[in-house]
Amino acid sequence: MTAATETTVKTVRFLPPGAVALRAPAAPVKTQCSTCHLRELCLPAGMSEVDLTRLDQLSFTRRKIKAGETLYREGDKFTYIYAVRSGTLKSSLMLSDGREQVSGFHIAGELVGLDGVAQGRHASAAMALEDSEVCAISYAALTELAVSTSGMQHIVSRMMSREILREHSLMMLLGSMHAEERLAAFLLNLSQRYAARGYSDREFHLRMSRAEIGSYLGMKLETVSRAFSAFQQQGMLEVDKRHIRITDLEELKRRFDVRVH
Amino acid sequence: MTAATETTVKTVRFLPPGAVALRAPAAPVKTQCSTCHLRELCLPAGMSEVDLTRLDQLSFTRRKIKAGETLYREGDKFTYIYAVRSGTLKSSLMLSDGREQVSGFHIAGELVGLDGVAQGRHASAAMALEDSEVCAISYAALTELAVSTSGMQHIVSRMMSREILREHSLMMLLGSMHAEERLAAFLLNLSQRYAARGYSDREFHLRMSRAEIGSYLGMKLETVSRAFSAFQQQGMLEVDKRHIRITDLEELKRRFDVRVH
DNA sequence: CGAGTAGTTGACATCTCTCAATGCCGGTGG
DNA sequence: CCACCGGCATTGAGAGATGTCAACTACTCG
Repeated sequence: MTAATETTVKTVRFLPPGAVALRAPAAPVKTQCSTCHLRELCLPAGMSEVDLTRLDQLSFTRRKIKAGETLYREGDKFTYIYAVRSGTLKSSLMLSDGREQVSGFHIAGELVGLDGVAQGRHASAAMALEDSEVCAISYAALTELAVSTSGMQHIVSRMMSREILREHSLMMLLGSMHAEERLAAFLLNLSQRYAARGYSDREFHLRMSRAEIGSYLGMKLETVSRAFSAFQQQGMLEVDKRHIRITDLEELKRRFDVRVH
Repeated sequence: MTAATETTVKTVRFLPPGAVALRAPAAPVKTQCSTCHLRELCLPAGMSEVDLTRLDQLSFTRRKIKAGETLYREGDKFTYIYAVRSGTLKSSLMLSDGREQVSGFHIAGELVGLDGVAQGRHASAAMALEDSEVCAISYAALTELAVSTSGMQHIVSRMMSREILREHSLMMLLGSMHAEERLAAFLLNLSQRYAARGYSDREFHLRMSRAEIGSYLGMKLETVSRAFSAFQQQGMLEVDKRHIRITDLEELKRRFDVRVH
């Protein structure tokens, strides 16, 4: 994880506009939740054994997406929600004048695409930041299963509510935090999610550019860069491009948490 | 609507800390969706006639809340979602150091409290900005009904997805818009919601203070005030404290929508 | 080796915040 | 009844934070 390389990212991500839109071909591999190593984190998190076996009635199509390819775009018909198996995705919203707001970064075990439920169309776009793999979960099949399986109807709503909570914290961040607090919050959040997956919480490789971080945090890339440098100077971080080592996690937490002003 | 008075608001809203926490007494009035004048906008929006009658199996407890009282606070056990019948609520999040982020203003026909589903506790607080009335909808009863009623299981998830969309636009706003754009977006959004309820889209009375608007939009109350003044000088608005008249709605839309930068 | 991209840093511009003063309004108490 | 007080809103001046623009480095790709 830590030493991951990003070999072909650049060339793939910045093809001419038309080319980028290509869908990844659906790889017809079928997958079940009960045997998945991500089951503790993903859709089935917190489900009973019984429900988990019921969930296996659905078998998910796996799909590989290369770095820079999109899973869906705003306005696309909503059919699937996606669970990230490996890699990193970003989802983003577009303003009519072209301004982009990154609304989330998603790693293994996280769900993407829930915003499509309301209107049957996706309101955001999802793109792979590195070569990635997802499970495509038919939303129709999922809700149908939820009807026949008491105790499971909560799954869908609970995961949506989690999404609401996630967005809450982003709103908090965007609405009432300063640049350095935002970056600290971002890093701590990542750190925690990596830790939950068995990776180091102090050392990781960012999959996104400074501009993407900035878009997510509501600030310009230069400000992101300066905040990284400031943390480094304050001895909390060692930064080498996208390689991050948190040398004083406690201080970072402290600074993020309180900050009365 | 337009000429509404706010007689006792102030004295009620700023009681000593302890007193504010009082719950509104539950008024044991029962209500059904099928006969509600808000059914086009509220929970049953888009439901079939058949499902609507099924929904009447649930009868909702109405509850009056006075201005300044809270419906729930962060950490409270999640039992109900609430549909606003009349009045205005705000929901807000708190940072550990006391900073508040208003996450939404809710008027008739809108739902409040969905963030509680994920963890069984409310992550935000909801407070009445004026004397208001809500329907308390048992979430357990609602999901139970959804199980037995095919075609209805979507209702809950769809309303949650709508909440996700709502938060998306707030994120967009907070993350990538300037102060005046934010205020314009806010006013246009309000205008549209009032219009959907049969009120004027050009003239209305704000129920919230400048500070609350500012907290919602991620800016200070002075900046809100200045933005109002700027719009007024530019001939788009007439502002008298909380009374707003949009004199050039088209210009306001134009300015908000494009703004290439 | 040249071109293009990502990241860092500096100088300066601009926007928003902070602090302070003022006016207005309604409620309260003398 | 009226003076006063507190909360809300507006406005100005100056401070501080972030954005903008530009230069430079490092790296990768062709």
